[in-house]
Amino acid sequence: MKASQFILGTQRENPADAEIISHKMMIRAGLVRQVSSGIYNWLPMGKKVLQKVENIIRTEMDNAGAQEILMPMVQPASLWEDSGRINQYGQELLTFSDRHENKFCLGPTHEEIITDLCKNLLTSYKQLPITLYQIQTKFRDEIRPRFGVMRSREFIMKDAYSFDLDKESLERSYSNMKEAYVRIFDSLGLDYRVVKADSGAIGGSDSEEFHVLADSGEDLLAFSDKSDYAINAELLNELQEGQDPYSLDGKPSPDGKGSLKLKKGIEVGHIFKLGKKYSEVMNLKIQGEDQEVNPEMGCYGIGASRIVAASIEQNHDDKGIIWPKSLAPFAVAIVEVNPKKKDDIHKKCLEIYQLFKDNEIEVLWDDRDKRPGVKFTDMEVIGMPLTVIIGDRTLETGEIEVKGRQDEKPKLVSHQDLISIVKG
RNA sequence: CGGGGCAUAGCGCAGCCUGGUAGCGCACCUGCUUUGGGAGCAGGUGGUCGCAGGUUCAAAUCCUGCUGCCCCGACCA
Repeated sequence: MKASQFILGTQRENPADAEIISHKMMIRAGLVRQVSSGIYNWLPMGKKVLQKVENIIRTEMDNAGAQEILMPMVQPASLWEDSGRINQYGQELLTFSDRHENKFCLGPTHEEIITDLCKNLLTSYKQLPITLYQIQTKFRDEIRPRFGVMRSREFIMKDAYSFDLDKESLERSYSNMKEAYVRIFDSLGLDYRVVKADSGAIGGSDSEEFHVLADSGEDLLAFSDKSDYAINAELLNELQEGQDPYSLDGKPSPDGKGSLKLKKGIEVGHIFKLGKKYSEVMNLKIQGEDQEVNPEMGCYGIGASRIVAASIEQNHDDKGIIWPKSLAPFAVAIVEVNPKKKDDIHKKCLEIYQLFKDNEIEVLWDDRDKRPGVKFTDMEVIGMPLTVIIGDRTLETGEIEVKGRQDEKPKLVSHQDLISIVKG
């Protein structure tokens, strides 16, 4: 892709209404633009990153044997009456009527729809265990949206739902998903933790959250320094009646091993053992060997759009975003420096650009008629992992300047090593 | 929903107190000179001053109402 034809949308100044780093960076790097409170446009650069996140999730879901589907964003309110959640969910559920005065809502989650779907999709225990998932837009009418796409009203989520004949099988499906989650967050290159959590409005017996560690996180997590005990401090607080959660720092761990350490986290994933909560109330029955049973369900969410912001919270400097390799919108940039000095500069760029494309490397060639400094700063705020610099200085030497996002100065590499360096 | 703040060009802001019909920087367009870290000069495009009503000869400016956005709190995958 040539930068002259790409809608970069970078901005020099921080937006006045952004508070946290990731929000500022996402605006300045041209990833998103706000439409309304908690509602965003994703620009080409942001969409590329979002797609990377989605594809990592998709790959691991498929590897784990889950099957991708797509459910509607608009859901009949009657299903929410069936599950009894229409009142429990409250005003966060955005409802409206169609021209026939039928009530609908914008889906904040899909337990009702999937359970309803499975009532006629699943007919025999021989189809179990099964896990279905989707990557889709959710809408939750947050009381106070904030921090850019971090707490938005409309967001992209992967949600998966498992169906099992009995509790033992649910345990296997659940840990299968948990392992997939570990692979996903490893691939995303994030520093994260898994903690025990409150199952909240989704319900069920047991749940665990995946948190990206960051000081700007809205959740407080408690860890034992001697064991792998880890819990959302909210939950701990309930156990130990109304005390300031920060006062727990250094207290003995509830599991009796070591003492508690506190860290802030951004919740990016949440997995639940739902049990029969929805299958019973919505009367989902599957023919078993001898009798009909309500299947044991699990559900598994990952906030795809939130991960983009969380990654930036964790990986940035004062110049801009620092993408892990797996999320970078492009693998490498070519900065063309003062091509008017010599015709060969542009020719060299074209040659290297073609070389990258032939090797299926995602490349952004900054061929804009701009001064070098503008191009360098833009590539930095965008978080380009590598930048190849082509100018008259090194044109004759046969060597090529390559600068890593966090390097002070470019390194000289030989032409034939270029591909392996970018791929490595 | 309670408390606080803001709303003027794509972005960041001044002007408002003390009414006279809108300005600065960046961005954008044209030309020339420049060019290895956000260039200079010259010219130019772009604004229902959030909306509605009121006061006034005259409102971005004063008054009233409304809306939107941001922050703190309660809430939340």
